[in-house]
Amino acid sequence: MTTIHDVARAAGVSTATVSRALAGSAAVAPATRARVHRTAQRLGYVPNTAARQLVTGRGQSIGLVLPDLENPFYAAVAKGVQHRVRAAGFTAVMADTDEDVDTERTVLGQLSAGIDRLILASPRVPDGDVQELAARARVVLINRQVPAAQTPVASVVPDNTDGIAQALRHLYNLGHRHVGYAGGPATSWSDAQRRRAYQGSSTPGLRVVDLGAYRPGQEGGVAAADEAIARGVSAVLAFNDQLAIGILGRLAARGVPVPEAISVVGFDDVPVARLLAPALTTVAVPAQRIGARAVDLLMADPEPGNGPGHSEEDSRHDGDGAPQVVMDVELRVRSSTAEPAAGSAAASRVPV
Amino acid sequence: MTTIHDVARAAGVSTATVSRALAGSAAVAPATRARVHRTAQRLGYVPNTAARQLVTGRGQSIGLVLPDLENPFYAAVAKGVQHRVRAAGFTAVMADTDEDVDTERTVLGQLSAGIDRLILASPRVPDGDVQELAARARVVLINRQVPAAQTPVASVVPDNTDGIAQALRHLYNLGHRHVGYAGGPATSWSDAQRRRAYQGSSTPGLRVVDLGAYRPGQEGGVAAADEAIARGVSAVLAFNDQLAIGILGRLAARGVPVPEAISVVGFDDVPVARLLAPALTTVAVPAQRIGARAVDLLMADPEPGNGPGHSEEDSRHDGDGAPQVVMDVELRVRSSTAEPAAGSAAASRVPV
DNA sequence: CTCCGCTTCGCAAACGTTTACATTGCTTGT
DNA sequence: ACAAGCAATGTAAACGTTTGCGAAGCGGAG
Repeated sequence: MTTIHDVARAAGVSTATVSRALAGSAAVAPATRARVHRTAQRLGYVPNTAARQLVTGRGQSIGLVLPDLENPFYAAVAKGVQHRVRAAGFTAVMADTDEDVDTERTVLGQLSAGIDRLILASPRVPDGDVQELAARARVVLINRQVPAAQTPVASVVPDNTDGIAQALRHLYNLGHRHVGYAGGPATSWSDAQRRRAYQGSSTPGLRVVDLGAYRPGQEGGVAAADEAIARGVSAVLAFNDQLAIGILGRLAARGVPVPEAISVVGFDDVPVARLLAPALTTVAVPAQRIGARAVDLLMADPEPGNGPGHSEEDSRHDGDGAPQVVMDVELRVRSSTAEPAAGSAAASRVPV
Repeated sequence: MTTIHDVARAAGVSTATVSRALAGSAAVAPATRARVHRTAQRLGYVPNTAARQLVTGRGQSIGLVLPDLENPFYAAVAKGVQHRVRAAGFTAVMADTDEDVDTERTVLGQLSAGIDRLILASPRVPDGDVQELAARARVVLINRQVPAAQTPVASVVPDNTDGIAQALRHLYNLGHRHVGYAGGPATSWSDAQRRRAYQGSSTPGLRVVDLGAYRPGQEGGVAAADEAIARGVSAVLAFNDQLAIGILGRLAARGVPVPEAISVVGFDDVPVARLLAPALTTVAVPAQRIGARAVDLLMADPEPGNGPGHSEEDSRHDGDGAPQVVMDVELRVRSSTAEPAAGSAAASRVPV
């Protein structure tokens, strides 16, 4: 491996000059800068990241912690993150926690040594842990916000409230009056916010019942579907698409026609959603863009007033200036929702 | 941050002793070793990876390069890799190349500086590049093998030949005599091997035609489906599930019933395959285990004769000893395949 | 001509580890 | 009892880079 010394010797300058010339920013004569660049190129010099990190303290990599890579939503987030990170000349180290709090805590411990920039997607650890972590490293949250403490934590989340509202309105307009919410893990911030969303926006005549908390995988869908049938709802709103897909599968297995007997709405709009039978009506969340945006926040210079100002998203700076980005979502109506059957028990049983 | 010096001072020993005690392997008195461990624990000492890497030369992270994280197959591979890597106390840096050769080459250049262990999933760069890379770093291939050169390259691949054979036999037994193969990218080693598989095993009376090469995403499926219809095949075997899913979608859109008019078989068995309508018949590939196995190969001490010997897989060591692991695959028969319609043109048109 | 200020560059320290080699003290064989 | 060897630990160099500080060169102002 050719080192900075080799380049220095070949270019007839000192290592300091090479370092500065390559960094570009420092004051070095244009002539020498060009010469250094040429020789570095010629010798195929590539700086040793370990040495650089050792002296500067900052590494060139960001950490991405997410609960489940096999969930297409997080895969998309990861992809978005990955692209933006590479564009910035950085490298992304990824950790899958399997939706497990302890694993997550362990992983955070391992990563926070050595890495000073982290993106946490749907972290399950308590607020305190996140804030403590944010004190030591730059942290951006995805799918979660934590109350501003000494060190406010930046975040980017989908507009859960609006997403639930859109889904509910759609269902209501179709004629549904008795809807079940199949929730995600109790420790999930997203789930809590979505619950609050349907509790808050009480449409007169619309009853939304809690179907329980389920693991946000396809397996969780079977119990949720059974519960929905038992409770006699005419439509079910699922915490995410994975759960909705599981529900669809279970419903089909039990011979319950969708959307004739029960309508199903998901959340996320993963790529397969539109290829299912029936195609899943769901709230589209721009997963890749969320990932990319999180990287922007992580890389942004904390000092200057405001960034270039992404127009589309609502980037509210609270107090000390940790941006809380909220991304727009959009309901994609497909064929898993329809008017409830005219004489359906579920539709008629509800009190006016 | 507490350094090794802090620990040394607190424990009343030198930094060398601390280093040795923590490494465990060296000869240090049991008493002092315990004392060092305790104080390190108490001070919350965690070694600086940059410093360690600088002196040892070896980093604690492995690189994973894959073509598309949004393809559930690779997501699963990534998950498997991730777990095993973390279990080994390492960290995984991930790079998504978007199925693009140039991006891949760039990424490899960036990663190979700084990282000396790489896992390449379905790499698209020519053999030469891979071999050159293998000379500088430890490399394990997934879904590809390269001819043994000066530096043989380890690999782990699914049993493509057997997978295609199983799928074809299934189709043949069902009564299909005219099958189309919807291929993946021409630069894909897997595709080439699968093509060779159906060309090699010529069953009398079974005709397999090439439907062309497609991008292995769901979009690619529409053209492939159209081609299949135009060619009048009674069944189509897709390069992978993504393509098969796209084909299913296009067939449904054009009103062609599956499996009544055309049977469809995929490859990979991604999680959604069994939840599609109709549920996809496909060749199951143990993606997570492939990832995990690749890590094992990467970490394995190259010196000793043989590892503990994973029983189930055929780990053939060729010549110089770069293991070429072939993982068993298994056809999952679901409802996207059936006997061809009795009087179907496709079934009868074929010459005996 | 002298002195000052600016540009451009080199010197050398520092970052936190690992590890070859030196050192110490103790056991053991004779 | 003494040398030799071994076990346990300390000393210090080295890894490749960044960066504060000082030195040199040079032009212009007084």
